[in-house]
Amino acid sequence: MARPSSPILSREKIALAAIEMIDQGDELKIQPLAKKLGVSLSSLYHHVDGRDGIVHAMREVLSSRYEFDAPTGLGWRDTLKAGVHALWRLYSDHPRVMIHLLGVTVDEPATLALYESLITTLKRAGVPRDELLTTVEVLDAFAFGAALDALSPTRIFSPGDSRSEMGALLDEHSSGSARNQLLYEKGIDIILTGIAARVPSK
Amino acid sequence: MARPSSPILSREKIALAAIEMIDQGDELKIQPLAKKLGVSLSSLYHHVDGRDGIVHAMREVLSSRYEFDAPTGLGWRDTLKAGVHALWRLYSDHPRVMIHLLGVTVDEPATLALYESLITTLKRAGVPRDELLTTVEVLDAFAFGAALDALSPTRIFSPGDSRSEMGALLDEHSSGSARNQLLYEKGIDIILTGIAARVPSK
DNA sequence: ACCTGAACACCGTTCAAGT
DNA sequence: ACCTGAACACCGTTCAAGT
Repeated sequence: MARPSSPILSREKIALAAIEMIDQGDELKIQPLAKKLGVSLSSLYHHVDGRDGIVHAMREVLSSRYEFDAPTGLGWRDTLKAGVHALWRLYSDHPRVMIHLLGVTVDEPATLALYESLITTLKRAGVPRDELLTTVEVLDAFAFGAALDALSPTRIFSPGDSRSEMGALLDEHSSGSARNQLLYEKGIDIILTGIAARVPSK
Repeated sequence: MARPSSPILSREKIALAAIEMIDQGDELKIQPLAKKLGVSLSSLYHHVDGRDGIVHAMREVLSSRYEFDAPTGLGWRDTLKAGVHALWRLYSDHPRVMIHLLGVTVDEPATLALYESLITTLKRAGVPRDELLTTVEVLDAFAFGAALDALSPTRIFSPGDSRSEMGALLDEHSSGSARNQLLYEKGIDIILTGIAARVPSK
């Protein structure tokens, strides 16, 4: 087979396969990626511009899959919570992919719309104009850090020493994705409470 | 030269050179690392167990260089702030290195002592026992996320469109490391306020 | 336009040789 | 114990050939 009647590959197919690979914990390698897609190595280069091209394709695919519809009729707290939750889903569904996207500039309309929505809601909450962007960055940094936390096997680790204070606490502590989910929920509650407390209450 | 009278290399020297390389934005590659150290490729393998060994050596070096002495005589808020700041310095001085350390389990005494100190302070603040660890994880996740934020060229980016709300805000926004520092300070204030507000006041 | 196989340059790791 | 050069396997990218 040389040129097939209809294309086997596409940017999106390549990106999705790459995302799947990385989510599994494998490195992003071209040879296994081609094998996974059932084509030869060099075929990929007709659709994406090498390794970097694949990274960009992953960004495009993900930002289109995580579009956000801001809910209406809710208070600012619940609206903000929904917005940050949309970011959190994107990050925590694909923490390993996010690492590859760290250097890539965000200019997808869908993602920008989400940030705009967060800003609008913070304005509604009464956050001063010159603190709006920084506050969004705080929310984003927390969601991102919380998502990456899931990659640490056990972030805090003391081997079986349950006589120490921390050892005892660890014994009672949740683990795995339950632990990670709890951390996110708790953090968002703390941050929203913090934002509310620093704003003139209505 | 075969065996020199005193060793040229050591785990620490290799780790420090690797950290410097990664901080500069380069990939961790063995060939340039050997060149930087003035030795041949294969010499490295007498001191560290390949690439993974270098990663572990970097962890060891960094956790010993960022020891934390808890201040005394301060209120819980300032004490907590100092502890998280120690974490933040470690993360934000070497954000790129941190990415490599994500999979590596933390068991260095210095780092564990820092976490213990945070727990003690939160207890003093009145945080319930079953929320202590999760709250530490929240602080850690934020510090980590804020540090990685520095790697994004411009996290939120809309090209020159200063008629839009976000465009106008961006024009007035700080940038570079000033922006990143501001985000950390703001986030810590919000989170500390949030923790204080959720605890029975004295 | 789109796929293939072969060729090329590069990088991590191992190993026998040397002191 | 500690450094070296050579050998080996692997991976990303390019390119001429095929439809």
